[in-house]
Amino acid sequence: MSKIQQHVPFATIAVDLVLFTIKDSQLFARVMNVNRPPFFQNVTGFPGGLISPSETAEQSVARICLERGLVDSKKVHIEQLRTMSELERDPRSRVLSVAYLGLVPFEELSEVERLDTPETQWTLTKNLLGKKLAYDHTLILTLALERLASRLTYTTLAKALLPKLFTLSELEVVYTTILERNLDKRNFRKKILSLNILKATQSKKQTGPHRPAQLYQFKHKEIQIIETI
Amino acid sequence: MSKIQQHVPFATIAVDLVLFTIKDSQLFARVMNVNRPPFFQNVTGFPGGLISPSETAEQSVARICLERGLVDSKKVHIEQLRTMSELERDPRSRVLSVAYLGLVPFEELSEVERLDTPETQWTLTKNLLGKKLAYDHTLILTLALERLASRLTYTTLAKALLPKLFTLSELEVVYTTILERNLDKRNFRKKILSLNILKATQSKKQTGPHRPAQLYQFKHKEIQIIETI
DNA sequence: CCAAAAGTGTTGGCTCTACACCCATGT
DNA sequence: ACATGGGTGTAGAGCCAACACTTTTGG
Repeated sequence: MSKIQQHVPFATIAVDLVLFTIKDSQLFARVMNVNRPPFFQNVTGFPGGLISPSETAEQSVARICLERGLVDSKKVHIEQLRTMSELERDPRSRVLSVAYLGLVPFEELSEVERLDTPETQWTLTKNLLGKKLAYDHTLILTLALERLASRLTYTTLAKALLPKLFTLSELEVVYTTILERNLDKRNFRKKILSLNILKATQSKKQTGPHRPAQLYQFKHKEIQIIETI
Repeated sequence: MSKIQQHVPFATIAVDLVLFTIKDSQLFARVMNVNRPPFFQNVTGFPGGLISPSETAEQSVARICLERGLVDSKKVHIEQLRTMSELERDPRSRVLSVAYLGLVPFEELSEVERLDTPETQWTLTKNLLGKKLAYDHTLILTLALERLASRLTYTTLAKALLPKLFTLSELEVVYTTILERNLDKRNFRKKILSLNILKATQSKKQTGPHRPAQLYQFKHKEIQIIETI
């Protein structure tokens, strides 16, 4: 309770996090149950919370990832989306929220982090779009999806959704899943390799009754601007 | 003084505005003198202020434009840049700031709005880059310039820096000024016209001892996504 | 030997770039 | 008549999209 008290002076600023991952060629987001009667009763929403006076907005997102048991924040790539400041976005009181886009490779999640619990679940993004969400979270989701698709085409953002080593087919799945269109396999490989952002490794990945795939990694640790998919 | 009191409950959230215009093929920003001893004594910074509890961040920017006598906010195109939340960005107390990018056509400014006063001036952007600015305004300026150049290449953002009717040469100046490189006149015209976003008007513009130029306007009122300059 | 995904080249069309001169006007 | 910016076309290079078969492996 003393922790909550500590937050009160800053009660007007929150963060919200749209955390995406890709599993089985489908885009999932981590959602929570929001229970704030009388306005929101068991409604779906994104994880979030108040910024404390002693942390930046980015640190606040990291803390919330930890406190809610969502995911170890070191695994997550986070970027700011937009600050939402509509007067009535929270019907109880005036709350501004800095919305964040988060990406995590499903392969790097621990057993626990992959699990759905009564409080929080991995949900198919397309199922969220048809649903009423808490606060202005439908708008935030739309912004997140637009930003994700857009940044994917001119940065190496795909890195944040893949394990350290990955095959070109896995990389292609990231693109086809998010851009929602099929890409020509040969053209995709030529294009990606010509960008000179990947390094072939010694290892191969054997996943079924077929030829094993070459494993690659990104040359640079940071996400870079490229031209262009 | 009662107005300031009214702001206190929201003292932790401010807005800052980087307002650009183009004049004589050069990019200018509207700056103010910041006087907050002991930390900032007569330092240059961007206009800003606290968000009031009864307004959105966007409305706050519009109000500040008005109150500071910067510009009639109806003429300005405004987009959110990023929310700055570093703990020490304001050395006096914890202040988060939602930074905005604003664009206004110099031609549409009134006489008064064009004027420099002791409080506020139009300053060449390149002169600001070498200078120490208040708060984290150097970072905000860098973000604003990056965003401006980037959005110029895939949207019709140039519209926000031009009068309703303009010549293709004037449009080209917007691009060359912001992108800081020369464009081939013939290729530029072919490209722009092929995008089918402009409408030739009946009017011409006569500006000197040479052939008058055709005046164009944008077909759509809103700024759109295009592919690509 | 069958099923399944990995891996690989070529061609035609389109787009982009580079480049130089005539036009309409005011002085 | 001259100085000034407005306005226009073409050719070569490079890039992109469309397309199908062989390879390697496990079962």
